[in-house]
Amino acid sequence: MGHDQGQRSAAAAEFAIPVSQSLNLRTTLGSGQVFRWAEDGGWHWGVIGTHAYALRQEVDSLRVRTTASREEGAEAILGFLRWGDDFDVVCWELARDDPRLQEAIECYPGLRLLRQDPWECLASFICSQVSNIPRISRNLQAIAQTYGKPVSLDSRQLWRFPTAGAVAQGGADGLFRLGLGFRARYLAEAAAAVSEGRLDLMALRGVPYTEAKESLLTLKGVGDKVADCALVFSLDKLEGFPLDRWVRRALEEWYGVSPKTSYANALAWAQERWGLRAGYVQQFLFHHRRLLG
DNA sequence: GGTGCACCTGTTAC
DNA sequence: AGTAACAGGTGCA
Repeated sequence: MGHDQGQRSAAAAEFAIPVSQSLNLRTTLGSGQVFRWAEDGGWHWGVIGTHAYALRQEVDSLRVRTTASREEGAEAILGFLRWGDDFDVVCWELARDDPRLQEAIECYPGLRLLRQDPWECLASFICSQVSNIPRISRNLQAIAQTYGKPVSLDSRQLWRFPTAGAVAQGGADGLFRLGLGFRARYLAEAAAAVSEGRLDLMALRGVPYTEAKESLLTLKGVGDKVADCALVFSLDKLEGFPLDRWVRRALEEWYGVSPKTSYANALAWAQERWGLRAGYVQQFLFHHRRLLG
């Protein structure tokens, strides 16, 4: 690790991981959980932690090229894809008594939740508010190229997401110049809180949902929805239920939930119904409803 | 606790 | 072409 500054093109490790449960990499990486992965020539390019990865889905395996060692790379990918979740059982249970959900699940087999780096995930969803996926991707890439470090894989240059400290140093002005608009001061504030240790994101993985959410909500610019995204997509709180326009529409149209139901009540309703699988349900509802237009 | 509005700035819809 | 509504929300009166 330490000596690799990512400036030069290190020899890539290549290996395959056998795939024995449902996985659709394209759907998963394109489902709006992450914003900096790109597909090119059948390979998905991205950064996990400090290393670059190219992933290609084959019939019964996942082919991997990475700047990491084989061991470190395999562990990072299996963590990222939540390989420990028995995804097929989750889907079977969800679809069993729910025709709507059964339909959504059948439309997108292999759509998995990811387990992201908490800081990049929080930053991503702070950027996401009242925005759209192309712009979010542009903003995050600009942040990575301005404050992050490059890492090369197979003569392709990718960018690590910068530390909270690096983002904090650039400040709100720096982020505003990158086109974040009113989100700039929110992200700068979050970066400061994280880099100064006022908010210990990693520690939130070991804390109950409600308590972890309270911590996130102390940040200006982080409300219920952004907090739930960080909780589900990076902090192992699968009972979270990010409620955005699309999911709200799905709840209204498919479950008769009144449009004026408060966030708190809709969340309680979803958690009552789906419990620790609420996060997975949200992802299927979001993806399905969004693609319907 | 709820309601209504402003907020940066690309896209998209007429 | 020009203009307005809208976009993975949130803070504040």
